[in-house]
Amino acid sequence: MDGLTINEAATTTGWSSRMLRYVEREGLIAPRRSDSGYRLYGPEELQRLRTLRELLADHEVSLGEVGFVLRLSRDGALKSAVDGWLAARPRRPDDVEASDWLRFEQDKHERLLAEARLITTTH
Amino acid sequence: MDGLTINEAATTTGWSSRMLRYVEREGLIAPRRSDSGYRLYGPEELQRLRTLRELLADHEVSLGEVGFVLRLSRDGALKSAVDGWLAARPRRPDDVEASDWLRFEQDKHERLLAEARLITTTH
DNA sequence: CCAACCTTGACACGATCGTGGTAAGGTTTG
DNA sequence: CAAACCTTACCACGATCGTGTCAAGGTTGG
Repeated sequence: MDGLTINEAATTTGWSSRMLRYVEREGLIAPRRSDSGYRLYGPEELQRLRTLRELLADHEVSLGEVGFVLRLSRDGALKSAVDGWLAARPRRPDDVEASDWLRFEQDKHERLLAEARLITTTH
Repeated sequence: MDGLTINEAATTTGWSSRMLRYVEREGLIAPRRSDSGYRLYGPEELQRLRTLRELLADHEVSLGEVGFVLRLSRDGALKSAVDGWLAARPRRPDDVEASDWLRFEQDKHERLLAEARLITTTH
């Protein structure tokens, strides 16, 4: 058996074995398995576990948040959706490609806005 | 007063006023304030609130996760740290683009199937 | 002036997260 | 074969998330 078993990996990386399984379920580090299903951590996984630990300690970041960025990097549609939403951040409409759509939406909602006033105004 | 107050904005966007304050504390949408401190939502904020709602509904994404990506986009050091960690990931699949992801999933399924056989075959 | 808004702050409560532990059972190895 | 590992699955428990509601007080507008 080449590769460390889970408790060995835990002691050399500073994680608990419980957390190594959690990290795996979070999609972050999945070591290969032996024929009988034992997790086998190679040098690469061990290194990544250490740097992951550093990452979480240095910045105020959670496992789940790193997992989410990983998910983004795999799901291109999701990434575009989120990035797209962020890209439309409040700024002045000098932006060429977005501006047409934005103007259209603004016009549309100017009317809705007026309607909303009528509806929500209680008198 | 130009712009909708919080309850008007709530009824036109589908959020509750409570959640609009929460969204604001999450750093996602901060409307400007009137002289007396009232939140005033303009067409742009209203539109963003609607698309945000869509984003959360369409994909399985939480407010906090979108907030984290926003935080990444503002904290370059954090973004490089996270991206850097992800970039060093073990490349089972030929990296990066979406079509490869499918292949990766198929490989993964095969692996899990093999494991399942090992586990459930009792001998 | 008063009703109907708005503000912040707090309490509440189920759901999920992060983490540990334990149980039931298979594997490895001295 | 027995000790010491490993596996998955479950219970637990404080912390945080998502959301509502209520209280105390300021603002607005007829």
